[in-house]
Amino acid sequence: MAKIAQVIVDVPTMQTNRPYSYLIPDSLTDAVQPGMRVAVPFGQGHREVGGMVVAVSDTDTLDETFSGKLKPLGALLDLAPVLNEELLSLSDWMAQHTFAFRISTIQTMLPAALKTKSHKFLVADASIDDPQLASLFDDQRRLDFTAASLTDEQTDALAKLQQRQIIHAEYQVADRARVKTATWVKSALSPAEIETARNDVRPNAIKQLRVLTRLMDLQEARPLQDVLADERLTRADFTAAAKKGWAELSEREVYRDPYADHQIAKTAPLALQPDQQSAVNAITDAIDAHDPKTFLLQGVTGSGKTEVYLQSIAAALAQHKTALMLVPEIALTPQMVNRVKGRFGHQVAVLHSGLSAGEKYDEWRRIERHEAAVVVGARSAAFAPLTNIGLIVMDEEHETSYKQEDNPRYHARDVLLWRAQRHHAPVVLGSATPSLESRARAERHVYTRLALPHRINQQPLPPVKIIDMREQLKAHTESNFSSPLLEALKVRLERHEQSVLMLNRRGFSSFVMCRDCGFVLKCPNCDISLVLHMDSHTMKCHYCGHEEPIPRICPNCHSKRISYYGSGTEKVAAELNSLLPDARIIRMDVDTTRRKGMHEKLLNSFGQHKADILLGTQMIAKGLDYPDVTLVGVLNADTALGLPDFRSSERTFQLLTQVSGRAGRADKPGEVLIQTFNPDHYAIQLAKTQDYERFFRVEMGIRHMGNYPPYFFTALITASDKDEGVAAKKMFELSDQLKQTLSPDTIILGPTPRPIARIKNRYYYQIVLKYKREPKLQSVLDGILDDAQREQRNGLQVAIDMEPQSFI
DNA sequence: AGCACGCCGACT
DNA sequence: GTCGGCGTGCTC
Repeated sequence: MAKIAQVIVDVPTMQTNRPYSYLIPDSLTDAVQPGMRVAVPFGQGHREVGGMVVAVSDTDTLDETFSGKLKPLGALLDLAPVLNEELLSLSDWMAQHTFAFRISTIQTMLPAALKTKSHKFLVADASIDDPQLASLFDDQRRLDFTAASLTDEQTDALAKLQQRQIIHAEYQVADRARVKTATWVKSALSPAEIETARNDVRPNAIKQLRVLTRLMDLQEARPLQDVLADERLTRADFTAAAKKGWAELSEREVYRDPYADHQIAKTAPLALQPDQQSAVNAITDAIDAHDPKTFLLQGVTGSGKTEVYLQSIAAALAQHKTALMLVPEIALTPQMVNRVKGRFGHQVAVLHSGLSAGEKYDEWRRIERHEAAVVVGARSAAFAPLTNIGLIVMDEEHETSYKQEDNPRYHARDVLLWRAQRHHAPVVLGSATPSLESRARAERHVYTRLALPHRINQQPLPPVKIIDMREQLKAHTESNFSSPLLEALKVRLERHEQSVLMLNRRGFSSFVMCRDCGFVLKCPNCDISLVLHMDSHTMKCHYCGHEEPIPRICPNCHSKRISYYGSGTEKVAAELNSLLPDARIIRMDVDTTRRKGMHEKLLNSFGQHKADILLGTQMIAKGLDYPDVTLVGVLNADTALGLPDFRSSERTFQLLTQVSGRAGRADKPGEVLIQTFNPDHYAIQLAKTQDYERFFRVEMGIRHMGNYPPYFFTALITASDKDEGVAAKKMFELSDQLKQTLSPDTIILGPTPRPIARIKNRYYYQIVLKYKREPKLQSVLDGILDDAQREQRNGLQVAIDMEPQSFI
């Protein structure tokens, strides 16, 4: 009986979002397993696409309604499964809960190098008359149709050639996975034979003699690179030796190690404080008991959360289990990585976006082959192919970057909780400022709360001063620096201490405004202000990439008094330079850290006290501990407060608390200055006293009044179209439909145009659902997406985001 | 997505 | 009469 493979094809649409059955050819009967990538014929013509085998059965039991003739599988792209059974079923669960296509969830689990690309080639069977067209084909008479950018005329002419059967189409499915190899060399001669060979070569053949001498030590194979490093020999000498039969050269697989040139000092476990010890004990007990419970480790900055993670991970390893630790991308600094690698050495694999596709692929393979038992990584590391997981850690669990912004819109925390159940492993969610959702669950004993209320060095938290910028504005010009902050900076300069300044935005200025008529330069495609970029001397749209020159004259009233409003790091750095000409400043933002390794380089030079002031955006708020930093300044605490988002207070509180923890960690006392236009706002007042618990109570009250999370679940439905009316009309239809089908307790907000209503010439409308219990929601929303698929041809797009992190 | 089929307008 | 426009439906 022929076997049948169930395949999810790489065609991300609603209609093809299900397994298709394929015959497994006899030659592959034993080879094909679930979790392997394949190439399959799909559709008319000889089109071939990539796919993932999700099941193998003896007969086609899964789809009995299909009466047509099954096609056989094309090529098998893997020799072993790249997704195990756990991850396959996780991909299914994720697809359902995030309303994403199954193939999209599968692809996000795989390293980019394993993502298949299907290429269409045109092959000439006869000679082509038109020399212009003929020149498109290479000497193999092939043309990569997918990669070539052809004009409409060329495409049309090629279609005609295909009709006349002068050319035909072929398809090829491939990935970018390349295994890196290194050449190894081994002597093919015994020492005695080498002696003989030495006597046979001409005495003045110095190179050959050297090679023979070297081969003496190469009875065991060694990397050629190492051999060449300490000799005046070249690769060519050894290739020649191999030709003579003296040496054997072989290619061996190597891993690209992004940390190869880092010296990492081995570190030993630190002594624990009593509260740390009881946290480790509780977690270790859960590991031993295979209890998949969730801990909320709530510890103030400097309370030693990381040490709790590390010793708990050690406990999992001692049970011969593996451990997974997620860290926000911006906190995944070399300091952090070194600390983990220093403790667990080569057993650690690191996954983050700074790695090249090849490096990621290699780290991924080390995990998959059980060569790494500890995985540290950012969001997507939640899918690390670890087996036998004993402990899962999520540091800074409140970070919004754990939720992916585009499809599949998953939250890494949900993925981790799912995997924990599967592995019967505990989860530790750690934060100084937990998300309200998690803290509320701890309140209801869904999570077990572990508190670390004391700083390790028994040091008090640095005093925080709030500076009312409204006062400054009355007295001064539009400076970004209040006199207390400027004064404090001068004092640090005199004392040769360091300061960290945080600015809540990027770019030079948020927008350009005319001081006479109030005209603001906006993007012609999107509804938002253009941002000034001094590096390119242009105005840029951060949404669609539109660029135009900086205006000198107001396009509206022709006034020359058009200038820059708001502050970006570049402008602040310039101002700082003129205020404190002697200060050495390092600017850190998206622009200065774009290049690989720059982040690390800038932080290193600040750590070596090569600068007095570190000026940066949010990215400096995390994980940097420098003993000489005694002043932390926040230039504009309230940029987020003005946003129409119910989480804006929470964000502001978290950010200010985080950044305040950066001051005065060692023997020198620190100080924090926060500049704000809303000095009385509770988020700012409570950040001043670092009173998370109080903030939690106040904020919970506000959430309760507004029927927001954690009291309600939320879902965001968005429709967009080139025509504003079409998008609006669709949303009113949906709103009616939802009112009829959902329970009366569910709150339906909208439809409203999105706060940024137009992006890339498309108009956006949204509906926000707030619900407590809505068993029909899954099927209702599935139905909505299903219906929308038909209209998608005309450009209307409908998207669903469960528990969105932002409503803007 | 991509490909073919099919049903209407403007041409040799 | 046919060529070709793009709306519609299907892909194991």
